[in-house]
Formats: sequence, structure tokens, C-alpha cells
Amino acid sequence: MLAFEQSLPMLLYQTLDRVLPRFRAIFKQFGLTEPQWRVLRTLWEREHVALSELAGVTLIPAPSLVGVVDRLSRDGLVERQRSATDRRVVWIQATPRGSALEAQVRPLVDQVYAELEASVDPALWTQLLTALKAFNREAGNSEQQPDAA
Amino acid sequence: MLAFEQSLPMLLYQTLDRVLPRFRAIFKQFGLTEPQWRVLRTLWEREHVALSELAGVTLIPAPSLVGVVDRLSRDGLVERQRSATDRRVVWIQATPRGSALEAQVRPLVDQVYAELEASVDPALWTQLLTALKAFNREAGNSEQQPDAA
DNA sequence: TCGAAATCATTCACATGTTAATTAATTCAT
DNA sequence: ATGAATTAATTAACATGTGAATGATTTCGA
Repeated sequence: MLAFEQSLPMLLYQTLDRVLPRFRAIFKQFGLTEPQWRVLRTLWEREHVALSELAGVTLIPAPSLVGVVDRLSRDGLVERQRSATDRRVVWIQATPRGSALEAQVRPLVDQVYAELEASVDPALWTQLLTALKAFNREAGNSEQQPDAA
Repeated sequence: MLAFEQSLPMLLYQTLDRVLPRFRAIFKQFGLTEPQWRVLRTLWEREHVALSELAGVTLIPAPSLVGVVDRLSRDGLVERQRSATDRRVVWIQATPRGSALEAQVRPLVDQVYAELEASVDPALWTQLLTALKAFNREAGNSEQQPDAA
């Protein structure tokens, strides 16, 4: 008799629905989608990143990421480059055009994020972020112990 | 200089990534996807629901929901029926086969949900759900006040 | 009551998510 | 050194998400 709307997954979806549209409105002004933003946001910090690592950082599954990078590449915002030492690896890096976007998009995004934070009780904001981090650390660590001892 | 991985959206995605795979493993046994589960889960409680209302309850946007219902209908789990009083409205209801799934799927889902809850500190679980509910109530109520006074 | 505006479902075009399979390259034990 | 596992990226097939537009109906004000 779990209240469906009050279940953890539905609450998470609901929160995302509250939060994401504000950011997407910004991205749209620059012809970006939210996953594309996540990729660029990462590349602005890391110079060049292997696709598999990029998938891990952005939480975009590799098969999806291939397409995201395809379109970013098509639009001249990122470039692929085969690693010389391990030719299985593909490095992704922002182009000058891709890098230049940071100065335009970041301020707007940071602004909206600040407004979002300001729209709730400070204690609630802290409690929510703290709880999410703790949960992501603790949850479901009950099936990979065979190697621990 | 917001830590990207520690931002609210990324934390929410991370939590979903922790939680959903366990449930999807169950759904797969019955040939269901997670959105399809959400629709059935709703119809088990509500007899028949207009598509637009179903979209609201399941948090599935209407254009997506049309396809979800198409496939559930194709598989004989739900049925469409035009409202007689308002012919714009389409009622969705579970078929006998769709209803029968509840007895098989629900116990497994409830079990996994209970295990998930049990995998973290009880206080953390409460704090997380409480914070999410409060946030969804409070966040971003700063732009629809013109009619309040 | 008639026509403009609103509503509901759907379609369209495109982007992304999900799983399994595939291909090329590398690692590793023998 | 060589062939069986591993690993990285990609492809394939399908389902869903996103935003704008469409078509059929209903509502409502002039």
C-alpha cells in the first residue's frame, strides 16, 4: 500500500521536473540540450577526457554519449581524437567555439542555480543535498562483500 | 565554482541510477518497462483514467504517454475508450490481463523497495523523503504571485 | 448563436535512454 | 609469443523524452 506518488523514485522525478526546465530554458538559447551541457561543463574543467570516463562523470550511458558527442561534434563544439598510446581510447575535447561558450552560459546557469537555492529554506536545501549525498554513498551496499574479507 | 557532481540535478540523477536498475530487473521479467509499470500501477488503483490525468499522475509527458499506451495496448494490457460525454477525452483502463499482473509484480516490487529502505540508516531514509517532499512543495514558488493578493 | 479561445489527444522531428551485440585493440596467463 | 579473456567505443533495435504543431472538440463571451 505504498503511496505511489510518495515513493522515492516518483519524488526524485518530481524534483527533477521542478528543477530542470529552468536550466533547459537557458540551454535552448545556445542551441544546447541538457546532456550536451553536461558534456561541455565537464570538458571546461578537464581539458580532454576519454569517452568512457566522460560517461562516468556525466552519468550519460556510453551508447547515448556516442550520439551526444556526434551532435556536439557536428556543431563544432567538441572534437574526437584517438589516443596514440591505446588506440581503443577516444579523447574528447572542446573546440575553441565549445570553450568560448563557457563565458556565456555559465553565468546564466549559476544565476538560476542560486535563485533555485534561494527559493527554499536554507536548512531544507542543506538537508536535501546532505541526504542525497549520504544516500548515494550508503544505499545498496549489501551485495558486493565477497571480496571484502 | 559549483562542484558539478555535487549539484542538485547530478545528485538526483545519481540517486535514480542507484535505485532504478533493481526495479527494472523485475519489470523485465514481465516484459514491462519502467514507464509502463507506472501506468499500470496507476490503473490498478483508479479503474479508468483520462490520458491527460494519467500523464499528470505518472509524470510522463502526454506525447510520450501516447506511445506508452500504444504499446501497452498492443500487448493487451490496457484499453482506450472515448468518453461519451466529452469526446476529446480518452479513458485508459487495464484489461483483465493487465489487472492480473498486479498480483505477480507488486509483491516483488514491494520487496525490493523494502530492501532498499533497509539498506540505509532509518533516519537518513526519513530525512531524504521528508526533504524531497518539502522541496517539491516549496521550491520555485516565486513567480506565480500576481494572483495571490 | 456564432466565432474566438481553450482543451485534449495526437503527430512530427529530433534527441536521448536501455540492452544486447559487435568490432577493434589490448592484456595476460601460459 | 600466442590465443583466450578484457576493455573501449560503437552499432542496432527499440522505447521514451522534448518542444512545437495539428485536428477535433468544447467552452465562452460578445
